[in-house]
Amino acid sequence: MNKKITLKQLAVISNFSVSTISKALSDNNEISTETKKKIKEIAKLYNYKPNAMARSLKSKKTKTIGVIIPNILAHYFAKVLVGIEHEVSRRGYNIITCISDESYKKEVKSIEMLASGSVDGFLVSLSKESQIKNNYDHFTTVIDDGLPVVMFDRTSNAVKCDKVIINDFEAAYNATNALLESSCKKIIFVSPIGGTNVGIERANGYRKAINDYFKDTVKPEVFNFTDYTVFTDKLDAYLEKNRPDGIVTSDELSAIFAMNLAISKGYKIPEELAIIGFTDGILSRNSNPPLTIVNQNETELGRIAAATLIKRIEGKAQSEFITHVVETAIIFRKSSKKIVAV
Amino acid sequence: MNKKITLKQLAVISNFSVSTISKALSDNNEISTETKKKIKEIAKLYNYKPNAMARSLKSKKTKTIGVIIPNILAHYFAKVLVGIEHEVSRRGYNIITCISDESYKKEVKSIEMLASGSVDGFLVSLSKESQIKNNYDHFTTVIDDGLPVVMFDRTSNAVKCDKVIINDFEAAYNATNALLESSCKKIIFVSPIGGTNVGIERANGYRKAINDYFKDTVKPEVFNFTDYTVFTDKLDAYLEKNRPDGIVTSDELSAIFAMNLAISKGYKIPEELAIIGFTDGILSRNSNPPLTIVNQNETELGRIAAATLIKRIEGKAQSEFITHVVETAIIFRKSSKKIVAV
DNA sequence: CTGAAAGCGCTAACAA
DNA sequence: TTGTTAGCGCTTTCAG
Repeated sequence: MNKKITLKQLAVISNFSVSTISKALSDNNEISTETKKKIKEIAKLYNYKPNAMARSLKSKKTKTIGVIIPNILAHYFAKVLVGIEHEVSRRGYNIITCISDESYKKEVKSIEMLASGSVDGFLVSLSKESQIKNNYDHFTTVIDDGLPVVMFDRTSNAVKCDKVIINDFEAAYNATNALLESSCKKIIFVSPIGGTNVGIERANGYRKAINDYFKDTVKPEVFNFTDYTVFTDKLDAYLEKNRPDGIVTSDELSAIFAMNLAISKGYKIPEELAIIGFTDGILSRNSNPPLTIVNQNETELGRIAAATLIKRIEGKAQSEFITHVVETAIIFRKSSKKIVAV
Repeated sequence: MNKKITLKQLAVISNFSVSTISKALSDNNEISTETKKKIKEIAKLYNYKPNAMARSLKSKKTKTIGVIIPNILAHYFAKVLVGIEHEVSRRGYNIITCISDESYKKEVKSIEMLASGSVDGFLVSLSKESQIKNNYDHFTTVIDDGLPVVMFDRTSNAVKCDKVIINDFEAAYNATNALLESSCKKIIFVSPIGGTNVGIERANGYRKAINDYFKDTVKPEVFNFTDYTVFTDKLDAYLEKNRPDGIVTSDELSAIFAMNLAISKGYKIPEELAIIGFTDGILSRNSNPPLTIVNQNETELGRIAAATLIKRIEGKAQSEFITHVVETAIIFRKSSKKIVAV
């Protein structure tokens, strides 16, 4: 056990003072080239690494970022995390990751835990529960304390901060339209995230598309759910009684669920039932048939969110908060039909 | 911007000394109940939160753990991470997550970055490149520095530390056997992690099962690959020329790939080709047909790894290193046939 | 060009 | 029971 060496010990060894060594190692030009060289050699020899905590205490910068996401098992968040991690580590930062599990309480606990000097700022996507409770005091508190927050995906207007999102309304509108243009006549919307701003916006985009297309003669049908078993039963019953020919979902997994259920009930995909979901994940690329989806550029979004936060942390951001809207695009695969030229 | 309040400021406000306040807040019984109450009230009023960095500097404990994983997009690691996160946050710790992207260099960089006082220990699953290079000096260095390491899944005998693994050999042996017992006669093994100890062990388990069953009259066939496009071509050609009736894979994704490819080539699953993979992830449960897999209890494994590390950090572990072997079990689904009673 | 000393916010041994 | 003081490891004035 080769305990870490400190500046002080290096001082004894080298016969220089602590401050000289500190300066030498940070290439301060108060120090002669000669001495610098000597000191650097000794430092290398003893494998000196400045203690991160001491440095943080002094500088009030931790070079670490708190990331709070609802659920790492959803491929969407995993991909965003990859983008965040890349950008952050490129810039010499680290991330402390907390999973809120969609719980308000865990979210608050994580924030509080990290807000007392552990991180320089936060990257967060709101938990479902927080959005339903509509309580974001924990965020305004840390922002007041001087810790910047950047929200992505699930955001709230109640919190004044930078945001990185997609245009959920438009994306869902376009997704629905894609099915309409491939001559679907009876399209339903399915969502496990009804309580979130994202879910609400996407549902509205779907509604608008239906209303625009059918001039309000057809009623949009939105299925919100939280429990997959309940959802399966409900959708099963629906498919039994009705013959929808299109499903738009607000995420990836429920699209796969819906598709598998429909297949098991004998629906031909996409001829009798076309499906489009959100997130270009591992599921949609490998389902059978592969799923048509709205690509949200998750990794890019993560990267932008991280860059935005770091800019803010380092004081290089403009004073007004910005909302960055990431482009989306539909990736057509076999779960939907060709679009019919009008 | 309501800058954080410090003990010193609290001292001025309350007319107590810094140390009295510190003791009072930590319920030290040197302090009278009366004073404690007063101080706690003031602290609450001003929303005092002790600075984590200062505390760490003093105590030499950061209450954070460095987690280094090869790839968060593999469902396996995401599930392990969930287990780690749960256990760790239950115990008042945080995790700094680094993704090595299977790169030796990134792994080394992450370790070095965190080893200088940022974390109390490491939880790691080795990158493919490190295993191929067979270079683990970065780990022995930090261990020598007094930072405990717990390795999970991808481990190495060259590093003396606690480990949490499954019995890869046995699990693959059993998986192969399951296909044999369902009367498969020509089983191949497919693996994208050939370079890792895990991949090697699993391949060996497969080989042993084949050799045992056929008394060495049938040659095991192992397909290692790194690139999915190359793999697809290779497997495609193979399926064209040969008629395997069983595939064992060392992971989840390649099983899905293989299955989809086989289906597209007209194979009936499982009648003509049975498939079994590793990891009970989102893919295998939602594929069509659902995939028979070896459940590795990923989340439990993560939990155990975290608990083991924390025990070691807090000095509550026995001096010898332990290797915890997590149970596995085959979950039978539609990609494999019923086992025929002998 | 080099070093002494203060101080980041906290804890804890020692004094009072 | 409370306060004084030293010190964790580092950076950074300010003196020399």
